[in-house]
Amino acid sequence: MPELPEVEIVRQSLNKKIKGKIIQKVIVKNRNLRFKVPIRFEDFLENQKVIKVKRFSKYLNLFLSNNCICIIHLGMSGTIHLIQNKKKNKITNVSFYHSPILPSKHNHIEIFFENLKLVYNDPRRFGFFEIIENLKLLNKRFDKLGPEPFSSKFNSNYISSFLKNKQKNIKSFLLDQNFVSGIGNIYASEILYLSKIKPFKKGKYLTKEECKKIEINSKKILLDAIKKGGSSIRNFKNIIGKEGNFQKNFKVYQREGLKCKRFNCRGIIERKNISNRSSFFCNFCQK
DNA sequence: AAGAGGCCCTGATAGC
DNA sequence: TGCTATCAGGGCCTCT
Repeated sequence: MPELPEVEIVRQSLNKKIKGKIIQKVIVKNRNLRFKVPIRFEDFLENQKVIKVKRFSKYLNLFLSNNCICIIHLGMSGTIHLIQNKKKNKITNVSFYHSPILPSKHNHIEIFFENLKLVYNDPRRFGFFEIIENLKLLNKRFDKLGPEPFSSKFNSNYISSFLKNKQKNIKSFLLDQNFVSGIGNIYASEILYLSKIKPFKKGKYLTKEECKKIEINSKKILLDAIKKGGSSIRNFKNIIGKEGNFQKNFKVYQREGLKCKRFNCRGIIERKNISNRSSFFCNFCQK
């Protein structure tokens, strides 16, 4: 499902809804995710207060009152649903909760708050939950990841020195979380389009100016996507069921065969596989 | 070390 | 209708 902007939308609404609340009960219905849901996962969460919901890259971090951090990664198809309990003071019975949008076949985890239930659903099981026992270990957990696009560390000097002498194409680098973390397959194509760079151009051939464009446009596109509520393809909704709008701003993604949107460009959008992922680009204005 | 490719899963859709 | 093939917002692992 999500790249950084969609995860940020989920974070914002989660933080609004569950910050300060006590986790009353946790039910793991299916431990099989990308990694097995940890043993005693429930014990780490139950009776703890959610201090804050943060995010690094595509990882949600639930900070708990016992100093543990619960990491949630949504993989390709993970979704989080919040279901309000309409009736008050009756929260013991699971079946009491109901929502028409709630899938059930692939529900993996349920977390109960007072009058509120959080459900994690994930058909493809590429997502995962992790428990980190303190802040120091959390930093260690992420220390191999590259900077987020918003970080001042992600600047044109960093980009050009990283790409120096590299044979691999730029599209793959944008997806390489050790280079920059948070960009995924949609926004990589959009960033390269905006920067007028062909996705299969080798890292070592990018000019300093092109590196600068990647710096600027990565920040720009991701911020813009967050402002518009993320991209809603294949039914992405935020946790209260509202769709994002950024998919209307796609310039190349899923636009194979259509005309380039750039003013006066006569190019056609093409799709090519790069490292087994679809890449969309204008065959005329991206060099 | 860097890069290519496979793999983990289920579901939706297209084509025959 | 029922099959098969292809594709999907990710990331980890292995091999060369």
